[in-house]
Amino acid sequence: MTEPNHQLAALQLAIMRVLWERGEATVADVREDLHDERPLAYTTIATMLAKMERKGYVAHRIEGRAHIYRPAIDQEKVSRSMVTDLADRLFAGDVTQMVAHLLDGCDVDADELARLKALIRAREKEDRDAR
Amino acid sequence: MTEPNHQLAALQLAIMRVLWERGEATVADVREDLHDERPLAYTTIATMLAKMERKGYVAHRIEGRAHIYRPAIDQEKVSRSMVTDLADRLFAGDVTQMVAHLLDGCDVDADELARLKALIRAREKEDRDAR
DNA sequence: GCATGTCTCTTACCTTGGTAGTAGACAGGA
DNA sequence: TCCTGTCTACTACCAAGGTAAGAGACATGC
Repeated sequence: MTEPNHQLAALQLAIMRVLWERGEATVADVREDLHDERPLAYTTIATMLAKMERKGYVAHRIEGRAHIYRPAIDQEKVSRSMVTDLADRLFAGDVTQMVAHLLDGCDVDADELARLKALIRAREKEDRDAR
Repeated sequence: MTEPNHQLAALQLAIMRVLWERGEATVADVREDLHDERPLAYTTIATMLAKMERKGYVAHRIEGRAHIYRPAIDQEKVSRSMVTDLADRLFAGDVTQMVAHLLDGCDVDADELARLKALIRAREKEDRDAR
């Protein structure tokens, strides 16, 4: 069960986020969505998408003259592999330490904390049932 | 309070880990420690350390002919900025989602879960006291 | 005194991410 | 018909990470 270990760089991830969210998008769509956080030339996005297609991250179909891109990798899988990879590299897989840093570095409100507790309880229950 | 945002790449992190663990190390030391996971030429490590020194990640003193390197950045700070940066890029800062993936991707035993709960409770208490 | 091994220094090279210009195809309006 | 705007394709370029060979300094054992 060795999933491919996808490590996407910053811009690539940003582009993937747009695709994941929209399902499908043209170059112009992606560009528009990224424009506020990262204003880039049209061709920059196009080039990047082409590179990403070569690596199997995205795929496209053609409609008229336009290429319509869609994600070819699963958001869940990418997230998981990036997160666990970082946990490995940074804390030798020690999840507690990783969470500690998360709580420390981000602003987490009471609401978030409640949700986290629920998450852990759910996991505990799952483990109990599984055994 | 804008800490510098350190983003270390794979090899650089591996080298830093050795330095953080040993406190000080020569090129040969680092090479030896990394050898199993990543067998590299002596000069590769040396070059990398030089590059990292230019960026302020490490520093060295000289003993005889040998350079003895030590970390010049704090492990805590690096961990924090890398973790929160990933959370931002991947989940737009949504810590809950990030933790969910951690729990999902790694094997977490009951012991870990207990520690996580303790962590969250501590954080809640901290928040209550602070307000 | 010389060979050997150990260091650093300098230089080079490749790959990937990121950014973008230019050219060429082509649809639609004036 | 021609202009204008919108697309893709191709090419280029820079920075950084990563990898390493080659040269030269220098102890040290024989």
